[in-house]
Amino acid sequence: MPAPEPPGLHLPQDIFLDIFDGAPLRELVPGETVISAGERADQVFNIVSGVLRVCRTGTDGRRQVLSFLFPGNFVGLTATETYFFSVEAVTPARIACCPRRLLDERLAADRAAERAFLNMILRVVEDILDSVYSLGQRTASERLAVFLLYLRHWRRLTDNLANDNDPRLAEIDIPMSREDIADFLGLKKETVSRSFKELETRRLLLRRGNHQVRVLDLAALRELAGIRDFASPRRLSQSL
Amino acid sequence: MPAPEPPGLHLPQDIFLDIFDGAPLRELVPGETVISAGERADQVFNIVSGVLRVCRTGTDGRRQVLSFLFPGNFVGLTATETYFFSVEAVTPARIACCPRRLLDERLAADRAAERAFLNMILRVVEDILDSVYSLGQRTASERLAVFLLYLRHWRRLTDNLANDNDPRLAEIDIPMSREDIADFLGLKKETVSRSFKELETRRLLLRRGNHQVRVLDLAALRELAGIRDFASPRRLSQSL
DNA sequence: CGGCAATTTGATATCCATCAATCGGTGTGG
DNA sequence: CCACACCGATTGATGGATATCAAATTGCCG
Repeated sequence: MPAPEPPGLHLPQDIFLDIFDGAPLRELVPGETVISAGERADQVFNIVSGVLRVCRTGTDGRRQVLSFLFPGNFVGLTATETYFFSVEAVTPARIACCPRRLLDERLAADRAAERAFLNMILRVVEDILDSVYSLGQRTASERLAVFLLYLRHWRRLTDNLANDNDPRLAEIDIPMSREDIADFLGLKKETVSRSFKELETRRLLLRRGNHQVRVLDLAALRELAGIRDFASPRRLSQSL
Repeated sequence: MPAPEPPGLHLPQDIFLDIFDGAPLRELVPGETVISAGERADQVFNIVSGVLRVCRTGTDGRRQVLSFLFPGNFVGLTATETYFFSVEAVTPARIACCPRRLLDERLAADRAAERAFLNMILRVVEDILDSVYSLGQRTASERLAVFLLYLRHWRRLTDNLANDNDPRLAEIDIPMSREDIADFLGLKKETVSRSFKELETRRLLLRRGNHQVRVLDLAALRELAGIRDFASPRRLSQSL
């Protein structure tokens, strides 16, 4: 399960993340599995670097990417005894590992930490509900526009770019494959390709290799994404 | 935001719901609005009777039903200062109203209540992620099958039917309109109609008026819904 | 530079949306 | 008690968006 926000340093509201201070790190190779669905949920993780994906795969092989995880994100909590999702590395990554028991103790010992944790989960809920709206109501290229703004947002946080107009933000890195994107957006990889092409044809962006785009018309991209309809537009745009 | 589980009486884990003991009740007429998106989020509610819907409506009029609410469900919490969804009555309903401050105090005063609350939110997250999988990966009639099992589940809880084979569970009540169902499943109402017809043609069920169906082949319905792929199959089936 | 995998592109099929009647209850008034 | 009107649901005909299947192309890594 994903967490939004925090760059490298803990924001005031993320104080519970200090359970990861000095925690053992694990190095991940692309494709490597961190969590398999069905395992006992006795560990929680914090992403230090790299990108991971959270997936649910049906018995018939259909796969939904529930979320991508970026540096600062927390993952591993469930209401039940076992994980109901898998987590794998998309890029080489480093994650901090912590027994779930430690988190429980930390939350039990510190009222503020527990409150912070609850707040994080609530933000996660809002983010997921944004996805529900996208999957239920938006077209293929609208979903792709949303996704690109989402990547841009994460680059801004990870690189700590305070200014939304920073020219470095014109380039959006796309660490995952077309198939990962497709499974996240509820599409097929061919459709993702065609949607990229459409955005390029409409001059909203330029493809630069398979893993980067240059945004030509940010306002139009936001308009297409329907940014006004997000619960948390501040996560995707500085204004509004 | 939806909550899963609890029948009329509080389960041990839902102790925080006692904030609604003696709270003022409000009577709702079908279609009546409880919460409008954008309002200050200063109240929380508990459904006493009836069915409500939680919606997000885009600036262009597209509407996604994020969840339906049943007796025992809790609504109204957000991470932010304002609601980012609307809540309306589907049927005549009664809800208990409580200032959000009271909930905050209750959670601050009682460690167990706060823990219970966190647990509820985590269950909500699991339920929403089930929806994400459905919207992203399942076909129209698969989604309808999932939805019918979901209604059956709620009837079982509200009527307190311990036995999953109780003959009363062969009848599923459908309190909402085809359009509400469509907006929940990310489909159009005509498609919902045709999906009903398909399930009827395949002899999984019989339509009995617009607001009830009789299940003829529960096992097949579950198979179609892909019940094995749920995070919380226990919420839809007693076994597994 | 070769070779493989990922992506793109093209042709076609399928599913769902759209638009337009028609049907079927439900409630009202004659 | 029946005729009528209304509204939601169904059905039918058609269109459009995305999926599928099958190359061709590109990018990438040794």
